[in-house]
Amino acid sequence: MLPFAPLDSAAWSERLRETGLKSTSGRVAALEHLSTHPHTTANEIHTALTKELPALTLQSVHNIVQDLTAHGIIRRIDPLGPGGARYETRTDDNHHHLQCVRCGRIEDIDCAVGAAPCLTPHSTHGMRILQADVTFRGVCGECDKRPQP
Amino acid sequence: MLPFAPLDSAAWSERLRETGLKSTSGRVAALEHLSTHPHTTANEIHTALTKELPALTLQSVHNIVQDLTAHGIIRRIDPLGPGGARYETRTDDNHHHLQCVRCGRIEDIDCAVGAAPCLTPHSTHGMRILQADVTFRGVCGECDKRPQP
DNA sequence: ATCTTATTTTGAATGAATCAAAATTGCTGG
DNA sequence: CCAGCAATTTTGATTCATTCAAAATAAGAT
Ligand SMILES: [Mn+2]
Ligand SMILES: [Mn+2]
Ligand SMILES: [Zn+2]
Ligand SMILES: [Zn+2]
Repeated sequence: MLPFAPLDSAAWSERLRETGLKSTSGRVAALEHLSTHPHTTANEIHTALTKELPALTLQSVHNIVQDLTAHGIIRRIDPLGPGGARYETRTDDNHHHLQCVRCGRIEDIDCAVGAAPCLTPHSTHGMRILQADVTFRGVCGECDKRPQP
Repeated sequence: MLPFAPLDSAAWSERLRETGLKSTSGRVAALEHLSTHPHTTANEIHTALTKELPALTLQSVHNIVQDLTAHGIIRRIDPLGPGGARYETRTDDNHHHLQCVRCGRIEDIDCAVGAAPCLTPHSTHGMRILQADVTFRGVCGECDKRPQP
């Protein structure tokens, strides 16, 4: 089985139930969308799902991503800039992100270590270190061609 | 001269003028407060400065930190959790942060390299890398003693 | 099929940040 | 020192993502 291969709706349903959550159309659709469109906002999920689930509320999408994040099924990231939090199904591999400072585009960066914490600070200030969040910032090819505003 | 020694108000005034900004009481007071109280929010700055500058508006503090950030005199960080953005006068040394996941406390972590980017990603996705933001997460001594909620 | 409880919906509120126009202040050059 | 301009602050309002709470609904167990 390929790592991070998108699951079908039946597999997501099962995943929800074994986590102790009910399998609902909104949750399954959100998970399917997230697994094929990583780094999506609650708003974007809602817009995308409106076609197949016209009754699904933005508020519900917020509930869904919050619940799924709390149960470790998805992961929340908080990029700089506008648009709010983003979510992804790729969890537990401690991967990092690379964000374009011009257009905000986000790419995945594999972690050389693969488990948290993949870096250790010089001094810990008496804290027990759990993980190291790394976000690379740069300028993507597209934006580098384009003249600066 | 010690690194990051807090400047007095005259020195901050000069710093503002050589950057091409006007020296105002609000800006100088904000800089003095930030240099002695790093990682402070706009709200916290406003509350602290209300004693000596009762006329200073929260809106003005927002303008101030935005202008100073844009001119590189202070640096903005966006920690997870509630409270909004935080600011600090310690710029240009590429230092990192360590945040307690329970209480939100933030500590500075010196960068072994000292200049950006201090890490290089495995693959760059065609992006020109400018910097690597590293935030360590952990549990501080205080919170580790306390029983979990 | 019914019941229980989790989930979604509905409706409202929060908090941080930003926008725009008017009032004020810092600075410059006379 | 003073006038005048432009930068800054104030005033007042608005945006946006997110959260809260109560009522309605739907999933899954018996
Ligand atoms: Mn990712
Ligand atoms: Mn710092
Ligand atoms: Zn870009
Ligand atoms: Zn703590």
